[in-house]
Amino acid sequence: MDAISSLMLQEGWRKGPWTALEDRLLTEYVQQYGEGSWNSVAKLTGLRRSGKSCRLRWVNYLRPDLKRGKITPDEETVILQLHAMLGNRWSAIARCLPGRTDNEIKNYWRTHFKKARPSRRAREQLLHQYQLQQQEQRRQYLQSLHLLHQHQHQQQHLQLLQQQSQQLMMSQQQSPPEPDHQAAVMAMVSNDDQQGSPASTAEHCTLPVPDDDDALLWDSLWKLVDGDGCGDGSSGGEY
DNA sequence: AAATGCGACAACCGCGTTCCC
DNA sequence: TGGGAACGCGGTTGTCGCATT
Repeated sequence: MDAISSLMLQEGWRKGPWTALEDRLLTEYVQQYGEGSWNSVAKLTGLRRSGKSCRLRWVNYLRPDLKRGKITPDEETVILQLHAMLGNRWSAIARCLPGRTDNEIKNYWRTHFKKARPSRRAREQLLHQYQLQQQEQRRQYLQSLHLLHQHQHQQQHLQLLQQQSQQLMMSQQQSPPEPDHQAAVMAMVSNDDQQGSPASTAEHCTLPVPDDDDALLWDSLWKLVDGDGCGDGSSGGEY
């Protein structure tokens, strides 16, 4: 125990499991002042807990958006895939599983998978599975880009036709087509442009979406997998 | 029924990073 | 720009409940 911790205990700071009253005080504090400034919780609520402890309790247990209950098979698959890719970057993994905390995922991993380390073949399969997913994502993205270009091309063609008909009508002393329609179509295109981007559908997830340059990254990953199996497993430390 | 083992999860600790003065 | 405070992260430990012996 360090000097600060022992000093805090001497001054009556609590440690260990949280009581219902402490939870209520902390929840009320966050409702009133928002998240952050954890060190001021004790001053403002009378709670005898360190800011660090308060933050942890809120983030891992009291936050209203937390998902309760068991990890689902789908979530387990995501955890396995991301861990195969990212290693023990629990917070990064947690960001891709809304409602789950890094602590929860870390505990789950250690309980379920730490001892039974997946075989090298299994890990290769997981990586391969993820790679296929990314390829499919990229294919869909390129397809949507292609469709968008087609759409824009059609719009240009339409505009050209409209211009030509307009010129024709002007030459014939007639009124031009309604500009509202044209504006509406253009608005649709620009709207599609914003909504159609795959990147916008995964804002909460900070995983990199592979691009052409990611071949290098994957090369490195495969090398890691290959290199991993040559030793006795003692290099990892985690397992 | 008591002792023991073990899984699950909450909480703590140390350290690195970021922020602010 | 340097230093301290605050924050965030990953590793570790503690505790509880259930199953097994």
